[in-house]
Amino acid sequence: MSIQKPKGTQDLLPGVVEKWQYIEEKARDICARFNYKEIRSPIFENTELFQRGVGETTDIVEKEMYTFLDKGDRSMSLRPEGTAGVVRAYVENKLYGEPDIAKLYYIGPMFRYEQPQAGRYRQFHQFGIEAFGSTDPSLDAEVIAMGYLFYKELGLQGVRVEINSVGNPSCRSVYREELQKFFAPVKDQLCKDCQSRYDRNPMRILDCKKDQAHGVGAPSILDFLDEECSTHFEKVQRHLTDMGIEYEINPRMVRGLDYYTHTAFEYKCAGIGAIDTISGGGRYNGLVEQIGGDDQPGVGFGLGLERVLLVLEAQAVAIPAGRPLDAYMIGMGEQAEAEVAKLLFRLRAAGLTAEKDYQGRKMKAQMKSADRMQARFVAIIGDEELAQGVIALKNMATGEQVKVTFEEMVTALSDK
RNA sequence: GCGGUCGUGGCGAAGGGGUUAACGCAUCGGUCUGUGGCUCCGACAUUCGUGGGUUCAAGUCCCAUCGAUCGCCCCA
Repeated sequence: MSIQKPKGTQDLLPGVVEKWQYIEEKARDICARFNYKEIRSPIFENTELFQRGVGETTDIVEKEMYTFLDKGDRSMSLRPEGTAGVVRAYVENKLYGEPDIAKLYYIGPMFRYEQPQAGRYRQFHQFGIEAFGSTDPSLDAEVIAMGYLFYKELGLQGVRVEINSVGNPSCRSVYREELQKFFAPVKDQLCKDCQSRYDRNPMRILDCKKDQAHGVGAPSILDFLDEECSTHFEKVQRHLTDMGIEYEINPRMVRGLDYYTHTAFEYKCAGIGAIDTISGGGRYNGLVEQIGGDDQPGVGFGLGLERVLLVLEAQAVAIPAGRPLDAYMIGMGEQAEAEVAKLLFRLRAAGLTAEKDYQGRKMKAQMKSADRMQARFVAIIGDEELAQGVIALKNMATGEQVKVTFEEMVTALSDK
C-alpha cells in the first residue's frame, strides 16, 4: 500500500475546499464588522507555553499533544488550541501598550492526538477571536453575540447559546470543596468515570452523560459566586438580552481548559453524531499573567470549522458555488489550436475564466468536457473560422451559435 | 487509551473456500469524417487494504497490522 494520510487528517479536495473558502470569507467579513484584526501565530510553540497556558492537568496537555524535540533538543508542540499562542504573541509584541484594546482573530489548523470520530479530527480547524485589555461585561457579550451571528449568517438553524460563570479562582476552589463534600458520601455509587472525576475535576460529575441523576441536589456554582463575579455575570446577561440574543444558563457547564474565569459559554447544535457542542469560549483574566505578561484580562471563543461544515451538511444548507467557466475553447487543426492557445491567454488576461483540452481529444469529447465544466460558452475555431478571422461562439444554455471576430470575443463573453 | 462495525476497479456495489472476480455510475472510443446534455455498441481489476497462517485450492476461514467509520474518555 502506498503512503496514506495520517490518521485523523483530511485532504480537502476541489469541490469541498470551496465550502471552506466560503466559511473563511464569512469569518473574515464578520471580524471586519466587529473590528477584529487577523493575527497569524506559529503552528508550533514551545511545549511549555501550552503546559502553562492550557493547564498541566487538562487532557489536552496530559495526553493529546503532538510533542517533539527539535534538532536543538527543545521541546516543541503543535498547537492544540489557539488562545495560548495568541496570548504569547500579544505579550511578546507588547500589544498591551497600544492605546486601544487588542481585538484579534485567527483561522487555522490545530492538532490533538485523539481517536477520531464524527466531528473530531487530529488536525482540525478553528476560527477564534480574542479580545484583550478590558473586563467590561459588554465585551463578553459582544464575543458571545458575534459567534451567534456568525452561525446565523451562515444559515445554521437551531444553534443554542449556553452560558455559565465559573467565577474566579477563589470562589471556584470553595465550590470545588463543597462539591466534593456533597459527593463524598455517595462516591462509591458513582459510575467508574465519575469516581476518577471526583479527584481530578468534580465539576465534571455534574456533566456526566451516563447518569444525569448524579448531580441532583448538588450545589450550584452560581451560589458560590462572590459579589464581583455575580455582578459581572448579571451584566453579561443584560447585554445579551439587550442585543436580542437568546441564551440559557447552564450552571453545570464545564469547559476543558483551565484558564477560564467568569464567563464560560458554548454553542450547541444537533447534527454531528454524539457531539452537540460546536464551539465554546469564555473569559480568561489570569492567563496573560500566567504566560508572563502584565495582568491583562481577555475573552474569546474558539469555533470548530469542521463542525460548522458538518452541521451545514446535516441541515442541507446551500453554499454558493465557485466561479463558473466563461468559455471553453476548441481548436480544430494545428493552426487553429495555436490560435486557441493565444486567444485563451487573452481571455484570461482580460479577467475571464477559460479552459481548453490538453489531451488531444475529439471535438465531441471536448464538448462533453465543456458541458461537464458547465462552461457558459464554447468557442470553436476550425479552418473555416481561421480563414475568415472569426470564432464560433456557442451559448451552451440556449444552443445558439454566432460568429464574432477575435477582437469582439472578449466583450462578447464579458457582458453575457 | 478502550470498544462495535467495515476495507473488492475512479465511485457505488455483488460474490461467504473451487478454478474466466457480477452489475450500476463515471471515463474513453464508435454509431454521428467539425458541435454537449438522449439511444445503441465496444473498451476498462492477472486482482479483492497490507503481512503471515490453514488448505490440494482463500476476496471468501484464522491471526496480526494499517486505515475508515461510529461510540467511550475528553473536546472543536
